Amino acid sequence: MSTGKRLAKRSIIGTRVCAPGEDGKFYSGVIQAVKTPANYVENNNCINLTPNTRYTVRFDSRQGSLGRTTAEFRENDLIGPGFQSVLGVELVAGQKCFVTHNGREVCGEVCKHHAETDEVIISIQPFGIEAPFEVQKRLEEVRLLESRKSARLADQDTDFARLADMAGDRKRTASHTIDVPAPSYHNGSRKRRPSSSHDDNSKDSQMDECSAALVLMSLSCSPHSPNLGAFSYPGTSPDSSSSNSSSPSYRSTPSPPPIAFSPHSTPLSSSSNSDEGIVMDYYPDELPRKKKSLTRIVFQCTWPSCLKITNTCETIEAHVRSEHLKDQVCQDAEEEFYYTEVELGLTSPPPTLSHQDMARPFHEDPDYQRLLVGTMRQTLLSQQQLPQSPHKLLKLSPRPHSPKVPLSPRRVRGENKKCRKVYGMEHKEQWCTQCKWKKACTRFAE
DNA sequence: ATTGCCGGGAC
DNA sequence: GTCCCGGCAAT
Repeated sequence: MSTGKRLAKRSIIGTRVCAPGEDGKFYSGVIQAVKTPANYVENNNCINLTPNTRYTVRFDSRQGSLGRTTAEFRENDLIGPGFQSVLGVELVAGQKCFVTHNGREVCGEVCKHHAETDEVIISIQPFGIEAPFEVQKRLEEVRLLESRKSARLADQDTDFARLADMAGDRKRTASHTIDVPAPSYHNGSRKRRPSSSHDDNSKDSQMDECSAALVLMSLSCSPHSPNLGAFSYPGTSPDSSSSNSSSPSYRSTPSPPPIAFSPHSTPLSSSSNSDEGIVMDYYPDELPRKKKSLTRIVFQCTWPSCLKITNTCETIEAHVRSEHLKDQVCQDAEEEFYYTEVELGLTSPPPTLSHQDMARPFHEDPDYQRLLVGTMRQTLLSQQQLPQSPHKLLKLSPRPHSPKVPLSPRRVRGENKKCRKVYGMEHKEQWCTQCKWKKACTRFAE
């Protein structure tokens, strides 16, 4: 035990993992203690990852763990960030798991895992609907840990409370997932000498339990992060400007259905088969530039193949609720996840595909998205002072002909998952080539 | 301080 | 073309 000893800076206590139960299924829990063999006690490097390290896992009681509430495991037994990935295991029938289905995370049970192909048949029991259905997913799409919930639900989640509480006086926790490069990479180095600034000590990182948990949550699944649905601005609705916004400016949502962000009935052949949403990067300095444009915000339903547009968010919420969510048990105002704000001023044709990223649909063009967000935001910011005049709607065109606008300045730091985060340094071999080369990640690319 | 990744060099 | 990495920008 680590009694009295200073905990390694990158202690993993508090990390959520899955550990095998006696029935072969994995159950989720939290690392409660780490026991390091004597000769590793003076472990001042970052992690206690030795083959002999034992991890005490406290199972989430609710998920049942065959009577045990805690048990000890070796590193190799555990699945989770910093430990094994699902890729190495064979899931047994009945294994509880999480997958992204229709853009949102759902909980299911493994029916069959075809080890040869690593395809997994998962039975999903939709909440409030009787018949479970089965989906086939690839093993790497299957998660044993729940990734995240709507912010609203997350608030009620006791896991965090537990994390924090268990950490007690320990201030550091960790997340393996964010491990910083181990200084092992110059073994077969091709060229350049390692810079002297490459100091091992620079590896220390600290996180408190909450951030660690947040990171964990956002890492494992997050469909591509802040999608349009996740953007919500205070007082967005013209007629609710006085209601002083209870909505946070950023909300991590369960992924909404593939966003059909088509300001115009654009062909949106569902951007991809993955759970990737639209990335909203933008340039803050575009705000002043476009400050004067007059546009108007409407609210568009993002339910697949529904293009309903309304003027107020109340209306669109009502629409979503009554039209799309009526069959579902949705106590938590999920309709918010199914609409997005659209700036009518953008209804002119999308930017041309004449350059850059020819491969991707225009609506995934980061530049275009930047514009969307930039203009959405600035509009919202200025909405109070500006009259809404439909006559000027077309003033703003996505690609002003001014050649001054840098079309592709340095790529905005992506908010997506990154191989480094997802696989960690331990599994660098699983990184996409680009990540290995310190290039822009392509696996979780926008 | 850390991370993402561009730009450019070495092969 | 692949691979690597210094160094900058964003966080």
